[in-house]
Amino acid sequence: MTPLKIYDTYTREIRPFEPVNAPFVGIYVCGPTVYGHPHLGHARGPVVFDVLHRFLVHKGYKVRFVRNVTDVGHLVNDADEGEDKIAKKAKVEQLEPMEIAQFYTDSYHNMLLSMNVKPASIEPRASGHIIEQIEMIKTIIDKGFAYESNGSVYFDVLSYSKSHDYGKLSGRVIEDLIAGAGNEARELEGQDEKKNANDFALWKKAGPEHIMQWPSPWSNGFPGWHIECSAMSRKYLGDTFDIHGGGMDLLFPHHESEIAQSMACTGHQPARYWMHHNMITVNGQKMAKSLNNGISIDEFFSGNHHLLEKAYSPMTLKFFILQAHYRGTLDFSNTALQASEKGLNRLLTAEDTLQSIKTGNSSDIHIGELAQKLENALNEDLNTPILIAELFDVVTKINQLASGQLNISESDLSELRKLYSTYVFDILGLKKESEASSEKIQGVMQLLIDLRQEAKQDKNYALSDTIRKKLSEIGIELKDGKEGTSFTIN
RNA sequence: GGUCGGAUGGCCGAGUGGCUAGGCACGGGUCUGCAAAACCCUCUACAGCGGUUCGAAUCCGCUUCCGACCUCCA
Repeated sequence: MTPLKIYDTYTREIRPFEPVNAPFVGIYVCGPTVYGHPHLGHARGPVVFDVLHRFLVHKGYKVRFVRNVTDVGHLVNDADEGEDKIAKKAKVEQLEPMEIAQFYTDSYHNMLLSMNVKPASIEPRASGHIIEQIEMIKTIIDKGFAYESNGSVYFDVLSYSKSHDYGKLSGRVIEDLIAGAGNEARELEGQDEKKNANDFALWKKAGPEHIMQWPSPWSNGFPGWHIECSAMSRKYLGDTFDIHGGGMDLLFPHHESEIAQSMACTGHQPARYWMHHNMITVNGQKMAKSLNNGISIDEFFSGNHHLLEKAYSPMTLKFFILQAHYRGTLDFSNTALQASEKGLNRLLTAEDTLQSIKTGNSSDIHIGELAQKLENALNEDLNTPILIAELFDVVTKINQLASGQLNISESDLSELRKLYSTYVFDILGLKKESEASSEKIQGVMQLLIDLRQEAKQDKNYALSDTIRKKLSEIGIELKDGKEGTSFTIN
């Protein structure tokens, strides 16, 4: 098998993937902050890293895939004085904070489930790892890279940058950060407690209004923005693991800070490869809560949003995401979505066609060559659009086989079926969405189809067309083919 | 203001210094009582201006436009 190559944001180059300890692979992906329903943008990361996950498994690696849930720790810095994001919402809705977290975690899981994303091996919650975070903070203080101030603990960026390269991942220069150009009038809470404006919180002392707080050596409070990922990735994957993933918007300060924390604590780079997927945009702009241009997943699947011409299925969204390379921005539009919908249908129809091909003695299909092409596509930094293009070429071949323009042997056909479903279902993780029709429905439909057939034979087209039309109105499409009539339920 | 990235045919989106993905739409066709679906064929683009080169959409420079990050963010 030819090796996978991936683009590493840290070194800004494409490198062959070499696990620390093959065949084991450790992946950590930053999950959501569960304070709202997931929107379209939230779907991209899970889909991209799911393909990575599945492809590595396909290549024979034993993967431990960790995706966290952030249920504490992210500060709000608008309006009030840095309340915990989740605690703030809880007050508004008069609910327990953990109730909120659970509610939106479930919502997130529903999205993953509907999009056929494999569950993570471990899904740690920040609130369940307060002790690990405190321990890590202690070590960082001991090593002289953090200091306590008025019950809070801050990471000492200046001190750290004397011996380490703070800013390398995100391409930032420490001097520029200190100069803080363009960052005027940004009043973060406790700014005066810091030695330097760029120092970030490892632990924050909580006021009495904070519902989520824990005891620590420094104060009753809560962990800072970035420490959870460092603590949890270390706990489950070790000081240095293979791949750390997330959205590009997390590059700075989140991932930059993670590196600093881990280096300060363990002396090791936390991850060998940093993978960042790009954003989904609407009219060229990032979909973000603050821009108010978000389409929630529920709205997307129900079509209930002014930007949507219709409802789109989870697989349509997945295919739409997969048709673009993960490092490029992906612009939302109805026409693009509808193109994906049809393309996906073509891909899945071919899988059916594949089941009814007649075999011969000769074979025009070179399975080995084909398999290599498909694998090579993903080997090149997970190039799913190329893979999909190759698969469409296979679709054309499948159709030619079905129409007798090409021949295939029994064994090659069996191989082709396996290969096709491996890539479409196992690696891309697509699935057929047509409702699993019960036997009773099947029976009723067959009855209608037979009755309509009789009408057609009697040249009673008015009746046969009425049957077709009425069924269409309730979302059942009849398709008259050579082999008889079939139906689909929308 | 700083840093980084991008401009590809009607739309979405790959990609390589020469052999010019793929999907969708459009157009034509097969099939059909008619449709729909499905299938086949067709459509040749790389922001502008310079430069390097035998040859550039692909490398370099400039210009214009767009975006991301610098603040919670997938």
